[in-house]
Amino acid sequence: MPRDVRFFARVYDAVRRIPLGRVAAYGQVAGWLGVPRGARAVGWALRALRPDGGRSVPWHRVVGRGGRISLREGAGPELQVRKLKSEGVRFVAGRVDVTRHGVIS
DNA sequence: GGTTTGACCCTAA
DNA sequence: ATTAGGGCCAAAC
Repeated sequence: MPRDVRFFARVYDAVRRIPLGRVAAYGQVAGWLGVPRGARAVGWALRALRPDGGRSVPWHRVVGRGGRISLREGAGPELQVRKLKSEGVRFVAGRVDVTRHGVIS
C-alpha cells in the first residue's frame, strides 16, 4: 500500500464503498485499511470532514460497534439518524439494527 | 520532538 | 444494563 496516500483519503475511499442502506463500524473500516486497531483514527478522520459537510462522503453510514451512534451532542446524532432512516435503515432500542444493515464484510 | 485530542473498543467491576 | 479504566492510532499543537 502506498504510504504517500494520506490516511484521511484512504478512510474516505473506504467509507465511500459502503453501500446505501448499510452501515459499518469504525473498527471495521480501520480493518479494511489494514489497521485493525485504528478505530479512533477513523473517527478522527471523519471528524475532520466536518467543514466539508461530508457532501462527498457518506459519513453517516459509519457507526460505533453494535450499531451505536457515536456522535455525542448537538445536531450531530439526530442528523445521522435522520440520514440513515431516509435510506431505510432500521433502529432498535436507539441503535442501528446491525444484524440487518451491517456490511457483509 | 513530546503531549494532547478524539464521531473507538475491549475488559472488568 | 451502566461506568471506569486503559490501550489504540493518526493528526494537531
